[in-house]
Amino acid sequence: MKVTISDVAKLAGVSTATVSHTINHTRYVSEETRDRVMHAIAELGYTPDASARSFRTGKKRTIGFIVPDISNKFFATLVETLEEYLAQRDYHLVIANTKENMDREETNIRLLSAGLVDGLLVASTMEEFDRFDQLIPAAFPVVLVDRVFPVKKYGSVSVSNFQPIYRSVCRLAGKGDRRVGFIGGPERLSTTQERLSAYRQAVADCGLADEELLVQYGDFKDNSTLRCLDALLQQQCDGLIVANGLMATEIIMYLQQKGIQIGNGIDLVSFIDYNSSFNEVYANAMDSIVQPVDELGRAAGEQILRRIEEPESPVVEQVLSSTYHPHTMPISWNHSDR
Amino acid sequence: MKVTISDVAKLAGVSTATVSHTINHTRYVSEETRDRVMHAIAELGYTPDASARSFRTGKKRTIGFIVPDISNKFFATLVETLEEYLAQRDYHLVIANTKENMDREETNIRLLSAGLVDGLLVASTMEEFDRFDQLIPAAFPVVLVDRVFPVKKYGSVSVSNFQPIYRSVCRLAGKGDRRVGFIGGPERLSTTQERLSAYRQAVADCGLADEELLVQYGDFKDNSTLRCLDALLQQQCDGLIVANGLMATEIIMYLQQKGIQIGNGIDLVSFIDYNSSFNEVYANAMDSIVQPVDELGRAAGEQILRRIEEPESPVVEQVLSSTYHPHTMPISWNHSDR
DNA sequence: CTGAAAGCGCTTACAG
DNA sequence: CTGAAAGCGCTTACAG
Repeated sequence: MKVTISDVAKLAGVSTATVSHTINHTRYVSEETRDRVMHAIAELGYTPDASARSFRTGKKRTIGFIVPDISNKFFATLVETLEEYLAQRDYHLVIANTKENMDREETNIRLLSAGLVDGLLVASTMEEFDRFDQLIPAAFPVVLVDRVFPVKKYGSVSVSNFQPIYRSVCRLAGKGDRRVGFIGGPERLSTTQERLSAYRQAVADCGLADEELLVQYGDFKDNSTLRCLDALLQQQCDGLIVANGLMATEIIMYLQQKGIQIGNGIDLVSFIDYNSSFNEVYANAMDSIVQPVDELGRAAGEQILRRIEEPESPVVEQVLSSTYHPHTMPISWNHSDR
Repeated sequence: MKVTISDVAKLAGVSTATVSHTINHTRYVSEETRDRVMHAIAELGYTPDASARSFRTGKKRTIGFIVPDISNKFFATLVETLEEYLAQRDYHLVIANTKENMDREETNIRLLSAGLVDGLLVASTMEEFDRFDQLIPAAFPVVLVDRVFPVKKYGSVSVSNFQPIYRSVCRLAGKGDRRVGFIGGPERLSTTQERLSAYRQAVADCGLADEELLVQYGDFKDNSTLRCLDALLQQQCDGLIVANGLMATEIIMYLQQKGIQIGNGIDLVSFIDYNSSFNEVYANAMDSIVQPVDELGRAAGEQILRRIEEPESPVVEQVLSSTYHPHTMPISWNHSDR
């Protein structure tokens, strides 16, 4: 049957304490004893039981990540960098997909925080802080990722897109556009809110058309992206801010399909998911905003491990910045920039 | 401190056995006793410790998934459907990303099978079966996903693309193409092999140009996709089979960039990732092959749970089929199909 | 330099 | 209808 530490101890003629210590290098063991133990381990093909170990120590070396949509490239990449960061430090990653559904988020937070993971990373789809807050057991390590709450109780790592969006709108204005439309994700998300407020401020500052119908929210479902686009085209937009990487691909395809030329028929500023081939191909036709997903993943990993290993360390609210890539400009207005 | 089952038992004035049984509905408990227990639980805010429970029962209710590349839409979607299937059955999903690296796969299989999960789903990047086989502890539940080995020791769920590819090549031939190029993923993968053999067989049967240079392998790194495409364009291909969803987007973008029109300058047959907007937009210009990712995820979940819950059940090798979507044809050759 | 033994928080025969 | 108690496989003070 299963080989346990006692079997090893017996075969090596030592105590289980000694076996444990030689495996974990946790106290001095004479060379001779160590050899005997190692041989016994090899002979029996012993592997310490991770389950027993984590039960005993209370440490699972596992982090949970509550994601709104794994198949969204942004989150998929986040999962990837996070997994890499954690694996290097001998931590595992459990993921739970909420599909932007609050009830699923609730269930998952409950399940994972009940002794399954040492800490939780959450990109919450919740609207009210209180509902979220109630789910978290006292002193349980939690770090918010990408999406934050107004109340700053938990540590967080997020991305600010204010400056890039503000600037991109100004540039469209400088180029002569008067009606700039905005397409964002679900209105309730902090990310959407911040992006929208940057847009609004720039629109006001630059004296652009400021109409309710120039702002459209997608919900990632059905063909909401196409609906948003059509609504804005009907508004005779000459510029478009696509404030969401998931929708970017679709918008570009639809524009193409409709025979509207990017950078000519309409000016486009769009979030672009890291590593996307769009990046290179459309670099000359549109402005892009790229979020630092890799840094986001690393920072999130770093913060959650710190909360776990040093519970008393201060709660930090970390904000990274996206980078703005104006497209390669025609010589004629090369000067207007910077 | 932590509230345990004993605290609840004490407060309710019953034994821990009774508390355990009322929680798990595992033997009859009188209504009165049950009430007392439930109240005690509520009063103390007790949550059973998942770690202790799984240690005791030996069941973790967790499945591990070894993925070659999470940020690849195909696998991301697979993870998504899998997570959903498992969550419905109260199982969790741990993922490990190997980045197509055999050493990372080895490490991850070792770690996860050492008591962290009840079973393992693997989309292996390994070439030799033996190396893989050695890593799996005796009788440990394993199901291969998407990629299989010639030796049929483990259960598997994979997708056959033979028929769709064969047929698509024939249709290109029927349309008059003579030089059809093939772009696939890494040569060592079983999926690439199968796709290639369908291509080769069709090329031979239809009497198309059969040249080594018409077959190109990408490795998902650097700009290998562009290199493949350029190599094939240099071969004067009039048709192109892109046998990998990841490369499809790039190929389309590059062709567009080069000003080569799909369906006119070159005929394209391409794998398309499920849910991609390409699907709709290019439906009229190219043939597409869509893999049943959702079914794949469900079938994988089903099989691994069966292996865990009924270890003696027969090892099955499940093969799903992709669907072939010929593009909407010009009337002129509406007859040649079927 | 090493061992005997308690104990982490549950579940589950066994007994009544 | 319920309880007393063993035990899952480790780690870790405590003791020598």
